[in-house]
Amino acid sequence: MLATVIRSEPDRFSAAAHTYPLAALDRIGSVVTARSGETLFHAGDEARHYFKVKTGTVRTCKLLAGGKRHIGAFFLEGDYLGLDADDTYGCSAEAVTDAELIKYSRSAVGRMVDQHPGLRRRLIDLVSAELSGAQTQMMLLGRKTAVERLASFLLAMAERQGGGDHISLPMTRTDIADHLGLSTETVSRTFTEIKIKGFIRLVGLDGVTVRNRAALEDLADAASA
Amino acid sequence: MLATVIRSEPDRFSAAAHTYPLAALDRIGSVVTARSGETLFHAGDEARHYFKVKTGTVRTCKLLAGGKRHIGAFFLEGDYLGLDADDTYGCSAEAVTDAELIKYSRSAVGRMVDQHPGLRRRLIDLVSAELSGAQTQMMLLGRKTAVERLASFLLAMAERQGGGDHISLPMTRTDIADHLGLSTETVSRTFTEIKIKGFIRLVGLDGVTVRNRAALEDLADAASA
DNA sequence: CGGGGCGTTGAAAAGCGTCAACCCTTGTGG
DNA sequence: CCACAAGGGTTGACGCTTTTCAACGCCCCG
Repeated sequence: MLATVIRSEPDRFSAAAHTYPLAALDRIGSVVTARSGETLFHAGDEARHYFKVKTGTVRTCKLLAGGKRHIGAFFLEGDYLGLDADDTYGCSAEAVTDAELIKYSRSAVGRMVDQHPGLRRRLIDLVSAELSGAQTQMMLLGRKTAVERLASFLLAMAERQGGGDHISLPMTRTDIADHLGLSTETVSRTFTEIKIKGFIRLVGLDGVTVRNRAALEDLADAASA
Repeated sequence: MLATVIRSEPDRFSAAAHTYPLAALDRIGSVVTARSGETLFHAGDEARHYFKVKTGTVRTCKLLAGGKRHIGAFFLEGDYLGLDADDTYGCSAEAVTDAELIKYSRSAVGRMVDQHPGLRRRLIDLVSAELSGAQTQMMLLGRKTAVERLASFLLAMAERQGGGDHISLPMTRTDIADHLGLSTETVSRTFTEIKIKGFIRLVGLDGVTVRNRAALEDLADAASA
């Protein structure tokens, strides 16, 4: 729902004749690996590649003069990144965990897309979907309270991880804070608050179990007013 | 800089051989008009068209359950909208002023793009640029203070209106507030604050003159910390 | 002349950030 | 095997920015 959810094959079912499987791109891709914390590319670097996450988690971030950081999105298995960028990347990309990615040369993708109109559509859909996610995230950042933000985030992560009740959160509280426009302390307090209400259970360091999805959805959709 | 600035011809100079003028699309477009406040399309409507603003100003907005509103972007002359949207529009679009737009059928654009690879690149650039703007706006919403937000907004508007010192603001304070994630009162107070510092002058209801651009840029880039 | 929308200003309240202390886990080296 | 340090997470107290509620002024238009 929230945030830049770009799956590798967003529509197993709508793959009509006019489309062309994105997986076909893999032929022109090569695998790269990154250790946790490593930078894949910096904001401002010349944008020569697209990437797809094969395993692990990646974040894109921007820095402000005052040292403040914002994480635009987290990229999980199957998500594409580097789609923004005219000629240079707009955000840095860093591995949240050890990760494997598939790297595609932009020029090769361009040539391939020219040959396969269906692929063009898929690529545009991919960017459009990411834009749509960015708009949802803007709404979250501009108008939601801390509880609403965290509830939205958890539901989105649950959705992206298959829709089950168990959520894995490979990123730190600080990462979550920088993604939701909050401080780590507020993120932590808000986790506790939702936990005390009985809506979630914290499992170890990076696990969350949803115990009352409906209640969480109410929180996410802004009960204020 | 900030926010979804999509010009009709973003690169008069880089129009190399591999590109194809976006203006060529106008052949397949038809003109529509909208009165101030009128809705062009609703969030969730089936997305059948792209639009380009010919005259006037348009806003895209999303609503939250609590009645809270967020304006994703303002579209000025030459800007394209409707680029997000898989099959349905993600945001509603409303005329801020009386406006004329050019409406392009998405399917016709698709066919035309298939015939002209250069046009494909331009279209992808357009969406990528909007995505890049959205990321800048997320940074603003997540991490900037009221003064930083308004200064960033004014500078971006100045840039989009030719880079001169006079800015026209056709939208209301409430619109600006909903775009910057603030209340109208805070927007108003912040205008006053910047005005008292001598960085801008308010001209009538919808005009602003920049009197000290460097100072405004310092404010925008987060002097905090 | 009156009403309504928009903008500004003030005072009080709330939400969140900041500073600080503390806990827990992990990994390292004696 | 244990001690210790470092990083991440939680919690508390306090303060600041922004919101909220309210009143008022302005301008346009009926």
